[in-house]
Amino acid sequence: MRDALRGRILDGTYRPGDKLPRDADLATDLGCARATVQRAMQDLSDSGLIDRRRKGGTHVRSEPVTRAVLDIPVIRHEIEGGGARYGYRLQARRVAVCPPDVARRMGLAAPHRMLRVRAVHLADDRPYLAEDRWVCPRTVPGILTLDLETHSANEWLVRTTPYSHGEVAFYALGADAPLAAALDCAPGTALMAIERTTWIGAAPITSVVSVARPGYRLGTEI
Amino acid sequence: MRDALRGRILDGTYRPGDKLPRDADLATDLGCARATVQRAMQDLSDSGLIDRRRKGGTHVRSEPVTRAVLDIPVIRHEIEGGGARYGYRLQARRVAVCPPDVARRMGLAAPHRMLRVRAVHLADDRPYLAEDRWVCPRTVPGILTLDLETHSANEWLVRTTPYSHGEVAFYALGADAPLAAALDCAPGTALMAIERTTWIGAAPITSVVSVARPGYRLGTEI
DNA sequence: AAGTGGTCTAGACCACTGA
DNA sequence: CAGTGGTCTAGACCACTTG
Repeated sequence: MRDALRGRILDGTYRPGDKLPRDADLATDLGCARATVQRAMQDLSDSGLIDRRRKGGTHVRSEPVTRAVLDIPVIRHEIEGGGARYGYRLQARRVAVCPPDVARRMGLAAPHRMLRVRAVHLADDRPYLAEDRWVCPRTVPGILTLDLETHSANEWLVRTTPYSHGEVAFYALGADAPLAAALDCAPGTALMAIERTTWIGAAPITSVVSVARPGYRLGTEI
Repeated sequence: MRDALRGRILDGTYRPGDKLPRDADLATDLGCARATVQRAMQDLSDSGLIDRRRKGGTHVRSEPVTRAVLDIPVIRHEIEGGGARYGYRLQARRVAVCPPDVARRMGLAAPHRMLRVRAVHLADDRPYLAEDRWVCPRTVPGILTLDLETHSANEWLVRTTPYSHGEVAFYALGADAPLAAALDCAPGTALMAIERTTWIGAAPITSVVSVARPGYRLGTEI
């Protein structure tokens, strides 16, 4: 039923920009309940094919987008899932005032004392991902007493600190000297960076830039 | 109601790995209808927080993932949405047998004659994105007679050729000489590449590698 | 084979928002 | 303020999958 509706849009019955009948009418046409149409429409809306607005009605998107859902697993699981042995090396841990760009990412008006953690995740003893993380101890006091030699901040946070929302960005980055050393590659090598910042309510939790080893790909089906 | 349920999982009532009561019981507990629980659970499942299996029940994911939904707009809209003037330059168009890696991406057993199109998209006359595209004329014959000087293959395809599924991948890439020339940057500059392949049913439509200008970021909220 | 989630119906009310 | 989508209920049946 839902698939029938989806087909009706994809097969060209309705064209980009077209307005669709209201749910109730579509339900009558198709001989099904309104809730069914509603659910089908919700799906299509989630996939980015249509736009729905109360009172405005439902329209086929005239500017279609490719919507990709990316799963970014906990790094240990990604490495072990690839059949490699996971390792972790703490490189630096210190409390410091964060630079302005980190404060901006976190939505703070002014720089702030935070815990900075730099670490490298290893797959079969070879560098896989270098992370440079700032954690806000005002939001997550427990991080200050955690033994970061043995516990990855990454995993401790996901296990203990739920977040309400966050931002993710992907970009390419040329390896500078410290990154090249951490990832065991030539300076200037093109690397993929994932930047993530999370909050619980209005309180920032952490902001991290993770840089993957050369050749890393992030992929999914659409 | 849905939010109440979501809260119940996020607030630590249920822990990673825990099994949740069946929908019907939760509905009784919360004093709501089973359909409501079902919808809430569906949401949580979509966000990657829980795993649901018929007969197996519902579990809080023990290996949480960060699930990011990325919208990749049609490039012209992205450029115009940024307030810049859109431009397009065709660089090459020829029919040729595709290399083995392109055939592999498309799921073809053997290389195949296809149309190759290389083009650059411009924002305010400056290079924004370079695309190297292979189109399968067996699936999309119309592409052979299209005037690619004036029409971007990108837009023509999204307007005329629906796809049933596809694959997308992101990775970093150092600029080789032709790319550096196309994007007006130094050779070796780290660039972000988006590789996309689409099919209609079992028939491959197109496979494209798009490389964005230096500094390009792809971001979203989670 | 039984237990669980997935989908559907028919009906109601609510919430947002565009004319 | 009226029209549309969003959410909810109470009940039914189906489909998958695991023990």
